[in-house]
Amino acid sequence: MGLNDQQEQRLAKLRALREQGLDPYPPRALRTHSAAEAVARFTAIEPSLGGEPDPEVVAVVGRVVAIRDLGRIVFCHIRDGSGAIQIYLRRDLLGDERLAWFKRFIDLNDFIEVQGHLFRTRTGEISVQVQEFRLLTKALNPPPDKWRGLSDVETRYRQRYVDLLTSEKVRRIFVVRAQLIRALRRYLDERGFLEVETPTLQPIYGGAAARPFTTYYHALDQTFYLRISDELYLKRLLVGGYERVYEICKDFRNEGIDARHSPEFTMLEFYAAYCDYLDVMQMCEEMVVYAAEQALGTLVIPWGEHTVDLTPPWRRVSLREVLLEHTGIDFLHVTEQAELYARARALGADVQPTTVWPRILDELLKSFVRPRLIQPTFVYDYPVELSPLAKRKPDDPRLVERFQLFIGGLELANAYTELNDPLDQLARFLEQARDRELGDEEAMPIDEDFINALMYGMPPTGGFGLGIDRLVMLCTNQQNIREVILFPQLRVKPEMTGLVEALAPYLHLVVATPTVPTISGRSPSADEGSDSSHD
RNA sequence: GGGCCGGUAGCUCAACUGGCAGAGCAGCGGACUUUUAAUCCGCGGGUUGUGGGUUCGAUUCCCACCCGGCCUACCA
Repeated sequence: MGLNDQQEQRLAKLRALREQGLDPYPPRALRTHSAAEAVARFTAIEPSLGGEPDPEVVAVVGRVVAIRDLGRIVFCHIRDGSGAIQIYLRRDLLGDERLAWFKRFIDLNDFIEVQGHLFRTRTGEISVQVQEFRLLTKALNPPPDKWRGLSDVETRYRQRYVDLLTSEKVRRIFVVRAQLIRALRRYLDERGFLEVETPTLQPIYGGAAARPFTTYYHALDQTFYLRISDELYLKRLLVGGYERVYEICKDFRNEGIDARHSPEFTMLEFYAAYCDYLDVMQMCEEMVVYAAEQALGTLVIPWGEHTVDLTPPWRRVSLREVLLEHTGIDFLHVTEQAELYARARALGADVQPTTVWPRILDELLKSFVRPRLIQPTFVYDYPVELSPLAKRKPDDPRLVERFQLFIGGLELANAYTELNDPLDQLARFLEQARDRELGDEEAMPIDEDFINALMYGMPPTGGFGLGIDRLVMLCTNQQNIREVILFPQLRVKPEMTGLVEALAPYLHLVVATPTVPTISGRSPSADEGSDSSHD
């Protein structure tokens, strides 16, 4: 590939800087105000200034994102984590040489530090009148298109750093994501939940139906699996005596990638002793409402062509009713596989004669019901065959106490009154094992140790799982899950970029020419301490 | 896995029926003392995803492959 002309230009500038005895990557910066703080400061004191500039000198830093060179004056925008601010350089303040140097050596994407007085320009923009400036970091790559930014999806995902540095909208997605997670944690922490960490590498996978990623654990000389769920470990903790636990973690399912599925995704699960699924339903509603309020400041969310309103109370409907409503099928009365198959087929569902009864039902739910559940909807009471870890309803053993939450056509959460009867649990596992032998790769393997744990007694418990990525999708109006994952996986490109070879001739430039001896009175040991106990 | 679409300058995109590979931004040089996508003049920049084939001639047509997107399948 080699270097393009712009990279060559910038490397030539880098060389010139070295020859001038300047460090293009100095270790420290001087900053008295962030961009936003500088603007806020000037706004606050402006009425007392009588049109004069701020008499104090401020120091701001940031990436150069725009340069407008008007000859004897130059306007730039620099951006830091708080936002952007305009800087204003004029020859009669800086001198001929300094301004020329700026124009010659400062490029878009470079980081700089400027000192000067805040003022308001004739066109009304609060700006820094630069008296001193300094290069903080030389950028060797130019930014993408000034207006349209980076639009190639593949590049956006492969080089997310470029996507982020280009797009405020993309940066905001991950801020909202963090705010949502923070709020979920706060909600649970404030209600007595203990945050725990359970194994990512598991000798037996369980807690969900999915194909796992497999790895080899050399120290133990055994095959291990990346967790598809943390459910069975969290329940063991309830056996152990904790009443309320939660974990936010990555789960891994070795399955297809599409707009709503990422093989590596983030899940929140919580378990609360002495609660049932109706208690959990209430908490789920409160928690999601709280998170949205904290992250977005509103409960009314644009979602594609729809508007989702999270204002409680949310609709609650049994699976039987909602299937009846959208397909006309009453699954409590269509109990024969052949009949259900015929009915589903008549509706146009993509099912095979061999598709088992519960999977047909699931297909009906996915194809005919879920896409229509735009406003928050709890669907509850599922057939036992679909839910091997949930407790049966006392008055109808064909059903389990389970609900799913649908918003915006997304399956967002799944919860049960947890099965704590070790014998029933074993019976469910055995059923799964039978399906497994019949070729259902996703059916759960038997986890004997989990049965053993239940034999010690797990209190009546409500459990809950929430797809964090999907909640972020909803709250940021993103229709593809990869838009809310910072570094989504893509197939590695086999071709070499040749960057290593292309940059080799420039490696001598890393030898800095010392100019000013270090006069810092601070010693590294005093500065950095030895608080890191890692290793 | 299947179907459809795409990959051209650093970025965003053109290139008709096969006929000199172009524009805007960015870059480089010049002019300009209040700009906001600044403006104006000039200049450079290409392995057209990769490899084959057809042809006097291929970004364009054909084949294979690579990468990606959408749909579909798979996925409680």
